[in-house]
Amino acid sequence: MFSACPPPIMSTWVPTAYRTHTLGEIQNIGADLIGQEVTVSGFMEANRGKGAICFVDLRDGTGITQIFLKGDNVGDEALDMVQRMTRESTLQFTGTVSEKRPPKAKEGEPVPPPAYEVIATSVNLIARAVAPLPLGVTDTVHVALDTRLDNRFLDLRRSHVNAMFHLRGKILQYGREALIKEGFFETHTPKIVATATEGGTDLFPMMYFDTPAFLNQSPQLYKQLCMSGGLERVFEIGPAFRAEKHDTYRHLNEFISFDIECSWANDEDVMGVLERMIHHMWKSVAEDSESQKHISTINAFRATQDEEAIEVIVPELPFPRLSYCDAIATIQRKGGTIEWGADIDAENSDLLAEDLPQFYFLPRWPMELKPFYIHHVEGEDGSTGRQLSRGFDLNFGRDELTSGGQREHRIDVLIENLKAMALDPEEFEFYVAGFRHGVPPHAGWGLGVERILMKLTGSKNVRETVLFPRDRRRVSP
RNA sequence: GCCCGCUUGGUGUAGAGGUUAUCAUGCAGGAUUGUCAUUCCUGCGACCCGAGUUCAAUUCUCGGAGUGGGCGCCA
Repeated sequence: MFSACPPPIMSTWVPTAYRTHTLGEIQNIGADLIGQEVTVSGFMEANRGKGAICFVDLRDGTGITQIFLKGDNVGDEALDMVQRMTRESTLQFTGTVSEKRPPKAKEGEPVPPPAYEVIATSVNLIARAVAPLPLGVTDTVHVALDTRLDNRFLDLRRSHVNAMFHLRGKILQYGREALIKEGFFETHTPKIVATATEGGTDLFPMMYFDTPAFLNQSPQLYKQLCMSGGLERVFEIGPAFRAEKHDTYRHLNEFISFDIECSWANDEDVMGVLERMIHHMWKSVAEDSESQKHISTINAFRATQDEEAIEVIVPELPFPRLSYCDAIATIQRKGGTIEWGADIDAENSDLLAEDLPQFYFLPRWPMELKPFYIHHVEGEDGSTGRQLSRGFDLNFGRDELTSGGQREHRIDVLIENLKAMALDPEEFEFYVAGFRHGVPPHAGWGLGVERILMKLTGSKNVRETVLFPRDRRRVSP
């Protein structure tokens, strides 16, 4: 059986109708609770003992505590009920906190730190779990991702999965902290829209009353209108929808996009915002004891699967920058096949990742590979005479995490760009209108939350980092 | 959209044209135990669906469904 304790509790848990203390508290401050009556609730991870006594490993969101039951204390009927109870059943116990008897120490082995248990005086069955479980919460046998996602509610009870989602919350928290500190504030743009963001066909159509509409693929155009509105520094963490029929470890049809838009700034300015934010995320995970405990929990599980431990390497600032032109030259030098003007495919990304296994920027893409709203690089047309842009990507090894850039704020150039990319400015009137009265020069980016989390937690598939992923085949649960 | 794989107890797997279908985990019962990765004993539980080839198909062929991976595209 595999089990790992949740991290130490830093926050204050107020007693509720169903418990006076959390199980984490009993482990953390057990010495102060000895002799005190407590009521605790949780899932029964395991029970031992078929005779006159019984031990229950009870788990809640904060920790695991052993409950000790004796027929003399709880009555034979209750003892029998607990002994016959199925794994993962929901139970409530009232009893007295006591120091656990230490395990028989083997010769030469260090004595473990004191631990605490609850000597039960009464038991309340809240829900019996149906057996067998569709997947074992504490089993070390491998479980296929599809089985896990079909039974996600149980999969989430597994300690390393639980830890992953806590880290997801932490990463978003650290991201918000970093941006707020730099004067950004959180906002929201509509997810139901009338026009394609970038003119593509990869949108989910829907009916908005009697009008055809779409689920938005990106907050891009709306966050730019925020700049026109003088909001200057905004960020948004929200869903984006793409109807592309891809089926890879790094794509979802609904994902969370972490976006910023910043006025009076160019591409290099917002690359700075991005690398400082990521640095803060990684540094915080490395320094926060709760986050570290989550990483340890994940690593403890990985050890049972013969997988290498994940390590949070705080990246140095500034991140490496490899311009598009230099990237092409590097790929060609390494024997890859690519022409200037082509997108960098997965195989060629692997070549770049040989030297840049962690975070690195890829700035200055050819204009023709970037969307209409990206700004040209003035007076610079690249080594081949073709127009460079102020668009950039942020990669982690082979994978793209972010794309961003300085935006085109001049309405005449914007309209030219739309036409050059075979888009009708009329259809983008709601957007173009925002430029008629002047827009500050501005820049921004969009970061894939699932992708960065995949890199932090060593997940092999973005689906692992989403509670209920939406992919080509899965729309339920 | 293209290419390649896979489908065996609840879960994860091994395997072969005729086997008592392997192992782990789990589940049930029992013995022991203030246990703590308990240990020991006994038992339970499976070949995706359809058609074909064959004396015989879970195994081979075809089709379907489901699923995993790679690519394109992207975050």
